[in-house]
Amino acid sequence: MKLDLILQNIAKHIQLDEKEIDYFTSLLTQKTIKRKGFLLKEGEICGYESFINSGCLRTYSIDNKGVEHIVMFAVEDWWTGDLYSFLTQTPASFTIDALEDTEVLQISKANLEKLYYDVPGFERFFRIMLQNAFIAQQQRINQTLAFTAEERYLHFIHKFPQLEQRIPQKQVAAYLGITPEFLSMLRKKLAGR
Amino acid sequence: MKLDLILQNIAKHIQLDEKEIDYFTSLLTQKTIKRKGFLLKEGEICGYESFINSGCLRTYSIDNKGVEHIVMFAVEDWWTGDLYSFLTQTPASFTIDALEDTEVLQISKANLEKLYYDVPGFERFFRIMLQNAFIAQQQRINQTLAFTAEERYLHFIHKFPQLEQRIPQKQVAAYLGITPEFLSMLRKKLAGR
DNA sequence: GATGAAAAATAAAGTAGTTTAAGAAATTAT
DNA sequence: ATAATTTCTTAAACTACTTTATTTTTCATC
Repeated sequence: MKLDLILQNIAKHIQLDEKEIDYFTSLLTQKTIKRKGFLLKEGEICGYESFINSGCLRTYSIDNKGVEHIVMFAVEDWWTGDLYSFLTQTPASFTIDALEDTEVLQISKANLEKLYYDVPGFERFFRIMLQNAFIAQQQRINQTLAFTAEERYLHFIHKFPQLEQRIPQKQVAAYLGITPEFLSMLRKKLAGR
Repeated sequence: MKLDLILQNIAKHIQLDEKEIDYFTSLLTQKTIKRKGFLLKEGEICGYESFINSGCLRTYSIDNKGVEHIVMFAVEDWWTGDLYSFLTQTPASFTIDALEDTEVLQISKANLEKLYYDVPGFERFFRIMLQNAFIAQQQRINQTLAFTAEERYLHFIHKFPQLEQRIPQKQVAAYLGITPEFLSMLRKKLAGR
């Protein structure tokens, strides 16, 4: 099991002794998702929060016209899952699938609750993870309200320079909230400068 | 100091003894903001997270044309603040002001850190608060991506039925990401049904 | 209760982004 | 390598929403 990334990330925020690390590790299960494979489908109950070792996942909804809308990307060193479905054990409203072959470490709800109880430091760790996620989302909401599609695209490639090379452009469009056709047009316009 | 609301909210998630409640209380300061008064201005450093006892605050940005974009409303029983500015002690990118006379209880960064240290149960409380906030924001992001302005407006009045009566329509428009003129048009269209 | 200021309504003209459709390019599978 | 599928590009017609300007209504304050 490849634990380096997640343990490094944890070590940035809380201090654990070897026993606690081993205990945490014992609560995780590993999963591999092939490209285009699913981590979670809308309507299913989200059994796990997943930490990403490698690859790229996207969380999205599908509207009544069949169009996909990407709420978030998750890449190495980050976590994902339908948190509402996970916490309430109700059907998920988002689907999560893989844009690349992806390897995750998962923790179930029961095990996460045990972990909070047995190693309270993890309350702190997840509190900090959630703070970061909250801030990132708040900035994203502001982006969608205050900026044009062109500005949002420029901000995207600036903020996630590596990601644009790794995923199809239509996924970037689905994240920006525009059509692939319009993104193509924007790129053409921006290239001629 | 009116503590009912916040203490009730805390009691839903963690158990505190009287001593801990008193200690928590001792770390809070009360503040009253008149309607149109400011809790925080863009560029200032956010010194406090605020729990709302009564009233209504809005967190917004102002674009280069002077247009306001509302990232969130905060009403009774909720909290607000520019979390990024608060955590990093760097200039805020959002402004927070009052749409009604508002009463808040505030905690400073130093006191919150003390609180986490002295009463670890608060790690859990804030973790849960952040989970709820994260979920609400994720749903909001999905709304703005997947729905038209009309659908978003209908969802808004359904989800916050009381709020529409309390605040000017132009603030609802700034939250939905449309102009007040277009919201007015939508309302006229919807009324004639 | 009058007065001034802010908010809401209306309408016409304009634009950012969508839709549709068809072909070219790139990627994946055989 | 070739075929099949998916992705990207281009362009014209279209629409959801904006902009600008004017009028009416509501609200706060003296």
